[in-house]
Amino acid sequence: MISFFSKHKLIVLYAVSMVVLLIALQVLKYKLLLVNHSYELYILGIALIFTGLGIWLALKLTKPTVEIRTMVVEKTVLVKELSEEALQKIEKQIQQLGISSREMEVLQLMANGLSNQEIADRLFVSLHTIKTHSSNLFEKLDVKRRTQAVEKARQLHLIL
Amino acid sequence: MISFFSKHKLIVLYAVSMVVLLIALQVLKYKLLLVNHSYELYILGIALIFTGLGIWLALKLTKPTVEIRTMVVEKTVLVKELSEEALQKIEKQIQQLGISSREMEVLQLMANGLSNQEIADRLFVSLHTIKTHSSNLFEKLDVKRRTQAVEKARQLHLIL
DNA sequence: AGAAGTTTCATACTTTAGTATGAGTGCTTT
DNA sequence: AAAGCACTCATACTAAAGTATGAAACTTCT
Repeated sequence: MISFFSKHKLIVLYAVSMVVLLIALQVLKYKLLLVNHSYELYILGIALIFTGLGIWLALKLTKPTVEIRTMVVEKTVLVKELSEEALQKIEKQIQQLGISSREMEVLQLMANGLSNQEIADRLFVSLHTIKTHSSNLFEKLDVKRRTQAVEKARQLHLIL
Repeated sequence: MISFFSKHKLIVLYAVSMVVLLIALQVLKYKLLLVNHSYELYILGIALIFTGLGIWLALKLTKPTVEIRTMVVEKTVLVKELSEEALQKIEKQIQQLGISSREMEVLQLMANGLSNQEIADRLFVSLHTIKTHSSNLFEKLDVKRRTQAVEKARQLHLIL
């Protein structure tokens, strides 16, 4: 419906400009006719001008082709066996985020509901170390709290 | 040479057809001139023909304009479709654990990584209330921390 | 109407989590 | 050898989380 309107508009515009041009050329004709072989030039001029008009018209009238790009957002994909491909994707993502292996360990234990002290005990390091790791982890995951970190990691399929 | 031809094929074609048309019209001119007011019709004919040519030329030469529309498709891959039966089981389990609806709300928001203060703000209650709820919740789930609560709730399929 | 449970709010307190900053060790890359 | 990174530990702090206890307002069920 909208394209119909715009088409009409242009056609009217075209008709008007055509009339104007014809009149203008009609006037010019008498002067040019005095010159030798000017009639051919006159026709040529008309041809060129209306070719130009046609081109302009065509460019205006053509609808842009619509290319639809689909962006697929995967929601919850729980697969029993993780494919090699999927694992590589996860690896790549972890690397992109700059998360180290130790930080991943901490993240996993966090997701299991362990406290920092419990994580420290399990990994045989001090509580301070775990705090450092988790702080760095939060920054890399762009979160503020451990619960957020777990949630985000789950969304990114960093952990299952 | 070949590429030159293929590239400028249309222009050459156009030039040729223009010459042909001009000659043809030149011939026709003398016949039409006999008719009254035919000169104007002649000009009109030229105008229309070359407009058509222009349009054709433009359509052939221009690459179609591409409008890109991005469409977001949410692809939900369900592992198991939650049946009515399964939902009833979950309901039953929640009742057995004695978890109230408000506590479930808090649990869900906890799982989303919100802090107690954020939960309080979202539910329009005080921080104290949320602390009470979460404490009661921990006791019912037999856990000590919110991260454990989330993990356990996930295992029990109380949340997805 | 009274009992029971839910929801709400509060105080006071302890514990855990998280930040900022600095620094030492070991391993790898240049 | 020097630079960079991961891992470790530490101090000193602030911010949340969680506990214990009590209580008021409300709904629901008997």
